[in-house]
Amino acid sequence: MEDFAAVSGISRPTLSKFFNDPGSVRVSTKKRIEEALEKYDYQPNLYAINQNRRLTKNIGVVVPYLSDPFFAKIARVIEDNILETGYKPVLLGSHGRPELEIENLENLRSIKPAGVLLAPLGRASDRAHVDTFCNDVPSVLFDANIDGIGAPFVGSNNEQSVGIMVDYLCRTGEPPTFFEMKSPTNPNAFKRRNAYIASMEALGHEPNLIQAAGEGWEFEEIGFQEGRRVVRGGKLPTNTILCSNDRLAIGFLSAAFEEGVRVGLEPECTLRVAGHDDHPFSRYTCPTLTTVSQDYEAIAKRSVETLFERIEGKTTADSQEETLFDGRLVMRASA
Amino acid sequence: MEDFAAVSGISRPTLSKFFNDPGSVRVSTKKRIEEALEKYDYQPNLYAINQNRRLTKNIGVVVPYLSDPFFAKIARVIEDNILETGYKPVLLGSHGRPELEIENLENLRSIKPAGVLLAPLGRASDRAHVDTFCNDVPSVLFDANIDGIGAPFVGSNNEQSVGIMVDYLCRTGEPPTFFEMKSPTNPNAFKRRNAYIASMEALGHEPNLIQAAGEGWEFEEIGFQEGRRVVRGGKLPTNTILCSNDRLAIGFLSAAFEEGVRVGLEPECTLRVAGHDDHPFSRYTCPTLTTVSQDYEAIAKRSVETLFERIEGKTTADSQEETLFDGRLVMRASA
DNA sequence: ATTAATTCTTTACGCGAGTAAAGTTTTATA
DNA sequence: TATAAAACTTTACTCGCGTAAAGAATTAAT
Repeated sequence: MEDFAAVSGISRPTLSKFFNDPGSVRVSTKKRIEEALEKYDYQPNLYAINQNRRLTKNIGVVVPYLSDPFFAKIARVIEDNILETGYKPVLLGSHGRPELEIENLENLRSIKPAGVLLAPLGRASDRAHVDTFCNDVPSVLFDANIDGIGAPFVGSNNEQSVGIMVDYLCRTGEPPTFFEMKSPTNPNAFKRRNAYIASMEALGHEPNLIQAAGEGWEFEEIGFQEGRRVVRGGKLPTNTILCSNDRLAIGFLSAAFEEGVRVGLEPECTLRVAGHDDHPFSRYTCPTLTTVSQDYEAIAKRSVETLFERIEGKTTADSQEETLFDGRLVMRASA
Repeated sequence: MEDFAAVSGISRPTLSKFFNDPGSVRVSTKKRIEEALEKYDYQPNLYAINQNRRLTKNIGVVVPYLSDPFFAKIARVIEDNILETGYKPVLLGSHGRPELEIENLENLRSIKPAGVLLAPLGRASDRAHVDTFCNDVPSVLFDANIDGIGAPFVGSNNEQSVGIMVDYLCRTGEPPTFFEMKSPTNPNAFKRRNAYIASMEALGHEPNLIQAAGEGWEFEEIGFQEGRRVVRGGKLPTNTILCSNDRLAIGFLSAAFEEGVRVGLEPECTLRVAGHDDHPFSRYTCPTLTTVSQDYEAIAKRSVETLFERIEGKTTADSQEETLFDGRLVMRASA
């Protein structure tokens, strides 16, 4: 940088200022620097920069599973939102493992990020560890909330989204039976279960739950196995299934197909199946999956905004507000 | 670190050595350090460390699309392999955009990584830029090769994998028609096309190509649209379709289902569809997709090994060897 | 026990920036 | 045009660690 200062005819401190925020220098000097930059193509050393900065311009983004298209999608939108602010997103996936989630957070710590956006594993997360982390580093939780953590939360309004789906299903056919995992890892699952029960009761129907055994994140497989069992058993309370999420529904549909059960709205169909999330693949299932779309854009945008409010100290650390976005019914062929 | 040296009773240079490679100090001192570490939990500053190291312990991994389950899968396996070596993987996705691919590489440069594993976009990649990068930084290409780049390549043996699939299909029914994109971004697509043609001719059959219009990485949609057109048109050369990749096949199957065309091996089916890659979702399509599995583990492992050979200077920079792994036929219900 | 080979400690400098302070030049305001 | 404000230059120190060199302490080999 010393050398570049010499050849460009601009003092090193000014250059330093420029690289931190190009807008903080006079337009004329900014132009001179940019011209010199073209000519000598110098690039400040990332490590030296960050060594002396209290906070870097990095923002960590941690999700449970990077290979889950749902998280991949929301992570991508969040990435875009962060880039627009001039910060650099650092994506990390926890592969569904609590140890890795913690390790990711610790690694982020050593990067001294300006803030962190965390979609926690949920039930499996090390609550205490996440909590201390959120107290040390400006953080915002998204997708899944952990109660009692000192960080704002941005996510979907499961009451509303499950509500409109139950409404829709009841209006157009038999009331749905809820298909879920017995002991879900994801906190949203519990909210959806409760929302289902509440909606059903509000409409004067009796709630029915089918709870699949199985742990982990292999939702399609669990949906498939339990779906096959259920379809074979043939003793469904109603002819309509509402799955707790699309991945379960994808497995369920696959099982139904294999068992020769026709799913959909056509007269010859004996079953209706709906999902939740508008998973990228739900557009291509057979039949295409009726589901509730989460407002990815809004969630991503608000998460980033909320994080920057925390970073800039506009909100107090203990303000634990919760922002929920409504879902949108996506009507397709399966229900 | 100075402070930690004081309280732990070990000199700073020795500590420095320890953190670089815990095995490089005497076991007795290693133990003493670890005990002190428990007690005072000190963590060296990442930026200060890397500022003075010529090469960091980071390894960049760049793939075209992190949200594509195929890349997510192979990236994950590669991650594991890197972690085993004590290095730190840094995952980056290019979102299918050549500018972002270049930006990712430039960002990696400023991180001074020990090496980079790159799955290039392919045809869209900025060949010259990638080439200079590979000359500056020890790199290995995987998944997709770019001819004339000075870096080793590790990938699938498309000749073999398409070959066994064509063999299988011809042996068990009508010879396949090849379904692909007219102008694919991915270099593998060309190899598969040629492999298909060669295999068909070797078996004495006439090759037939269906080439879908459309650009970009929305393969399912392209497969769906063109699949519907083809199925509706009804003038297929044979009753068997071999798709250039699983994502096209997933779209195709969805279209076939919607059009009421039964796909599979059962007597009532009028069409067979096969794919390529053993995409994570191919297990759950309707019917389940017969495909060729790439040897993810082997490709990941060898990629990492090859990279370390380059890093350690065992291979010359211009050695441009190519390692290909055979695919494995995965017989399911669709063909 | 003696010698040689390892491993540590001490001391000291370097990396590439951030940043503070004081003085100088440029630009905006009156 | 005078004056104040803003932006810049100079100088100098800091950050936290890598690393080299020389000598002291420990361990292994004879």
